[in-house]
Amino acid sequence: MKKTATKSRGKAKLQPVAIHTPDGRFIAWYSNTGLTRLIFPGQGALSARPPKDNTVPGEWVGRTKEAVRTALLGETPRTLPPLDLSTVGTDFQKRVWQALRSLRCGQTTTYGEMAAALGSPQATRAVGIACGANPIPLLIPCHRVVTSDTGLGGYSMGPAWKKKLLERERAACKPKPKMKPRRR
DNA sequence: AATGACAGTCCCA
DNA sequence: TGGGACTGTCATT
Repeated sequence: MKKTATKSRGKAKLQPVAIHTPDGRFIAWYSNTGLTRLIFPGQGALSARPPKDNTVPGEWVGRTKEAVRTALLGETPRTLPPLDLSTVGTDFQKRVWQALRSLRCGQTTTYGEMAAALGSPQATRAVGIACGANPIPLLIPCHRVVTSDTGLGGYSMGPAWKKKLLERERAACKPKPKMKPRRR
């Protein structure tokens, strides 16, 4: 298979649910198999106020709320809702997203390292594009991938968000219980 | 079918 | 410091 595993015009109708946080109202979109997309506060039409009635399993919503709120504190969510990445993304992009999920709180990597880890050391740019195509930022932690020079890089929700999330994780998580801190 | 643009990075002058 | 090649993907031409 090549790309978007078919649009399967079988209108897999997605349902929006509001996730209220101290940072604003996020919108979680669900298919019948899981969370497909997470919209940040104020991100256009998709962030319109969702209806109160929906058929999304309460456990999914509960887990999503817990995960989003925890991640916004810079901490690690205990559990995630089921994720449905079947309707978007190429094979390469899915591999990138899967690799992202192994990054732990407070841990960063670079686009180049990601590319190398996926066996295409030259495809650093493509990794950046794949990160930008991540439909579930925050929970799939694309903000932990930074550039090799400035240490930040772009972010689909704006670099300010990326910076904020990294700072919170730096404060809330111990990045390296490795050795005693060296001079700096 | 070719081109341009995109959340990068390395190399060479 | 600056330009080019490289990679994956997609909208446009």
